[in-house]
Amino acid sequence: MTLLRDERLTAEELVVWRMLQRAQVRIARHLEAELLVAHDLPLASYDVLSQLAEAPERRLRMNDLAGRVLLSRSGLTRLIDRLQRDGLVNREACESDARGLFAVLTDAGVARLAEATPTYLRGVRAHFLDALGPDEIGQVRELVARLTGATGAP
Amino acid sequence: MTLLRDERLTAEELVVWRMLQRAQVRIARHLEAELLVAHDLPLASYDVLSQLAEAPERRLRMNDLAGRVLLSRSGLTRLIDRLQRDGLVNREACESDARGLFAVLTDAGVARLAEATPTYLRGVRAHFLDALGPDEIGQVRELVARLTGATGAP
DNA sequence: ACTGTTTAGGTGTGCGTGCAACAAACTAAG
DNA sequence: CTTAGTTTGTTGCACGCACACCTAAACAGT
Repeated sequence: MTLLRDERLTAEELVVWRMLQRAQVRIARHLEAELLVAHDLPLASYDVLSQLAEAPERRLRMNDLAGRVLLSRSGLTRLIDRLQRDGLVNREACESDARGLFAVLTDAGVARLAEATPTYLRGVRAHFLDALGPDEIGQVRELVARLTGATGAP
Repeated sequence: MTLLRDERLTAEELVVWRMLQRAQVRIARHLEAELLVAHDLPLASYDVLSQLAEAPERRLRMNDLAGRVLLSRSGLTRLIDRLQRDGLVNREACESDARGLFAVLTDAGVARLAEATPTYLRGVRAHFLDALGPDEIGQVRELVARLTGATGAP
């Protein structure tokens, strides 16, 4: 009977997981669509730009950056290629390690990020946060902290 | 000063959103990897199979199915192509509407789903639920219900 | 120094997806 | 019945990603 209870519990939890997954995908799509029409900037690019903006000296090693934006190294290579082509990011060599490269946010990149950020924040607020009470945000963050701690790095 | 508080709140909320996003992506990847190595079944395929299994008569119109698995119609067309090639799903015409097609789960599809489901459930449990207390699951579900209600269909 | 191992980043290739355009079938108005 | 408009599913195309492999540089032990 504990077996039965466990299975019923699993079915219940399963629904939660699926809902969360669907909600996440939907929100991300709304966000990407809005960023795309308003600033011609994919969500992944926005992520990279904002990660760089928060980093010291606006620069990050390719590998570190790939980890932060949850992208494969090869995927990041191409993404940085595009951003560099658009003048938003530059590659700069690392002095202490000749095989290292920094992705550096350019002034144009800063400007573009600043331009897109209101859209991004408005989107997050509209699609995600306005559905939550302020206290629930704390709960979610705590919850997610456990998630990230429990899963570890892939 | 209210302005200041709002901005700080936004920064706080932003962190939550990002963490949730990252956690979601990571968990989905773990799940997909496990399904792939154990049953050679991508996560999207598993989603389709389980949606069909839950549907009456194990069949769903392409359009409906596309909506449920959060895929574009064209994307679903190709995915069903693959599943049909593997014998897990069949296409059947709709009598009342000659331009409609049903995706129908085959017996092999049922078997494959049954085979993969333990892996899936174990994965969800390991990566998602074990990090949560049982009461938090209720909170999350309630929360996600608001999210899906607030965003509506894309 | 010298050879084997590890790490950083980039390239070739294949896969899966969405968008736009399309053909077929339903629907509605005349 | 005819014609215009809508809906359903598929196809051409391009894009973005990951995997496997490759080169160059750093590091380790002898």
